[in-house]
Amino acid sequence: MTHFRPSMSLIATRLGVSVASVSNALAGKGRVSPELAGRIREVAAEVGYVPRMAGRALRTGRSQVLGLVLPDIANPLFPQIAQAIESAAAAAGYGILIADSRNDVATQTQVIGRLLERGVDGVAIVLRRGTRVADIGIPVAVIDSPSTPGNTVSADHWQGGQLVMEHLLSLGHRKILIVGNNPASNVQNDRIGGMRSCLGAEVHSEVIWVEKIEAAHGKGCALGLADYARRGFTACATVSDLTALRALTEVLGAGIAVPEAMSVTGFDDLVWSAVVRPSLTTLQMDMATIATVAVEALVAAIGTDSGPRGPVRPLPGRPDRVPMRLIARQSTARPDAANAQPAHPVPARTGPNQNDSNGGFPT
Amino acid sequence: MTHFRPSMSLIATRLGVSVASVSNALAGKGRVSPELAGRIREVAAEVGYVPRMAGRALRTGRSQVLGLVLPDIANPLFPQIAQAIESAAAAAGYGILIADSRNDVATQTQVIGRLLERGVDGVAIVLRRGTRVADIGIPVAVIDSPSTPGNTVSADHWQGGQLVMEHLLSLGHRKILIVGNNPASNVQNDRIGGMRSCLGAEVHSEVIWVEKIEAAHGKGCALGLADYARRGFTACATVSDLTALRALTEVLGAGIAVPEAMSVTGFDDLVWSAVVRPSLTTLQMDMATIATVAVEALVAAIGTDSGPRGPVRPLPGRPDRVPMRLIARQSTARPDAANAQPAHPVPARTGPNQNDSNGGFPT
DNA sequence: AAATCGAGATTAAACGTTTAATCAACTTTT
DNA sequence: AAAAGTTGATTAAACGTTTAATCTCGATTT
Repeated sequence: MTHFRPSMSLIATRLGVSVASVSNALAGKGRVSPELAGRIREVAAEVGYVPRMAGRALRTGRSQVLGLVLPDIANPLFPQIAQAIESAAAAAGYGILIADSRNDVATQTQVIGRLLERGVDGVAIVLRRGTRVADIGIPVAVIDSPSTPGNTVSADHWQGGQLVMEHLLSLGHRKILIVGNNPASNVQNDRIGGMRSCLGAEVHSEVIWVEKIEAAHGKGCALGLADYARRGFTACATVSDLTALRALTEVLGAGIAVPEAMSVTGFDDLVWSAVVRPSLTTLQMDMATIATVAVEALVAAIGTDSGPRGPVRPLPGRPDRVPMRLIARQSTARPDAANAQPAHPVPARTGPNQNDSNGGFPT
Repeated sequence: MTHFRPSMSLIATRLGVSVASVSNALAGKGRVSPELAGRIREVAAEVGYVPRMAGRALRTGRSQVLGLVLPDIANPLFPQIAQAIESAAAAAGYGILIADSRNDVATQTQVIGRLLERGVDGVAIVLRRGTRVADIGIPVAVIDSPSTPGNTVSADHWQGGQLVMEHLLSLGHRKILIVGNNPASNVQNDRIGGMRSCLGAEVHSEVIWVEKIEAAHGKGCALGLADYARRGFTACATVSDLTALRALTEVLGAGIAVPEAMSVTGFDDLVWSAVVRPSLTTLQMDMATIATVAVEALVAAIGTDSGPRGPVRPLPGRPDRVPMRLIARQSTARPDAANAQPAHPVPARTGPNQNDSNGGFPT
């Protein structure tokens, strides 16, 4: 039972009119009498007409498809981005073609080429670190960090850093460890920069980088956080939930109570943040807004025939950096000298976590 | 500087030949002399010709694009699937259009409709729990669980359950807690079924379900694992890394040493499994193979004009369930009575984790 | 009554590609 | 030497849509 897909001409012959009238009626353009338009819509619904994008694309030169190129699909941040972009694009009538640049500059240009062959009207790209996006003849929205040249829109990582640091300071922390991952990342440097911009003379802080420690002691080695705890550090502000998780488990395993003896914060509100125990205080990007700004900018550039064919700017009135939001959960609290090295309380069946917006992910 | 994209006719007029010859030469079909073909390819490269898919799609009725519909893009398992499918599809010359069904049956059919409008040649679908895929007139590859009717290919979750249980038994565990999440999931039931199929009379096991506990005590509540530890359970086999992570942090927070006093296992080898401390013993799906089987089956069905327009079967010789692989890391060990309730050792800067294949995810 | 206008429809071309059908010029077979 | 076959190329149609240009009436203006 082979599905026959009706075309405009089917509707046209059924009604004894021209395909042009059908096209005009369905598109609401041109001149077609209300009654005829009505009959056409009727028959269209009746036969289950659905426009063939291929024909439209060929004629108009627009595919109604955007490319989404990511440095590494396996990055745990990807789902958020993809979901937000897909949603924003769908709302604007666009589909999303994905491409994985596998953290490689060569493949990045190669996959962009494949997207172009497929005729995407524009591409949203999360930059591989240190890459510059070449001129590819169609609008490009870059999502990385405000300090990246050519960036279209991104989260305000600096402000996020400030937010988390203010949170820790207001809780009374005065010796704070900042844990970065890779010093070459614009995003991470922004976040740490924001954190440090809040520090007064009364607070002591140190910055350590995971990749440097790993270079010395091997991948997956301990970060030596117990030492910092002994030296009086009461908070550990990391630059990503993944690092926070690593820190959290290391600290817990060393018998240091979280958050009583050591507060831990992350970044990005990844899936597990709400699930671990204690649940993780972290910062959430407003991906919906970021994606909307990016997609709006793209479709605007696509719409204007002489718009920018290359990096694109947010529409007037739209931000190029969108504020992050602090999600305070269980892993941060006032530093409690009494509990500094506590016996281990048996966790009771406590109430629900704060801000638990995780949907209990099934497999 | 507006990018002009040359078409076949440009090449044709340049050489004073017909477009048909250009098409034939570039496609390697039809009859065209070797020298002319050579000159055509030469000019094509010279002007930077890249075929316009829209034209081809219109003529052939094939878009060279597959749809990938996921129940929830935000699921942490998605990156693996998307990456594998994208990769397999790209190798077969197909692009991937993504769609998010938001865990809703209505939206699922709706997004599938949008994919059809876009003219996808086939779709790979990760089923929303309990859904049946309707007849949509194009080949469909279903990726869920061997026990799902209509399933095309998936991991062998049952065998995975056996693998992890054999691992625990061979380490000497005899009181084992099995932690499921949602009893309605085919996947989870397969995994637990596999686990229990290995149990002899000499081993005691209990099964608990997170969602049931949460229904009683609220979201994010403790699972009461410390009690099980006190009752002599030495291993906790979960049905997903997310649950394992929850268990791990709860156990660590209760001052129970992992793996000395309690071994913990997960499923799926999600990103954080290698990062937490102790790193998580888990089971890895062979996504590359799964994706390859699915894509191969799809393109085969697309290729044959009278192939199945609906759920598709693996090609002859290809498996419909692909074995899982045990990734043994630090979170499992022999149950050690001496260390059952140990003092907390300060974690030294130990060497690298086993099987650490995590790429240090940046943000 | 002729010219103008406008609404409502049609014609026809165009987008870029593939492919069946055709044709012209040789080469081989009878 | 005519018939048949082969090779290398061209013609032309087709896919489904959009859109500029055109056409036909009937109504309004001169």
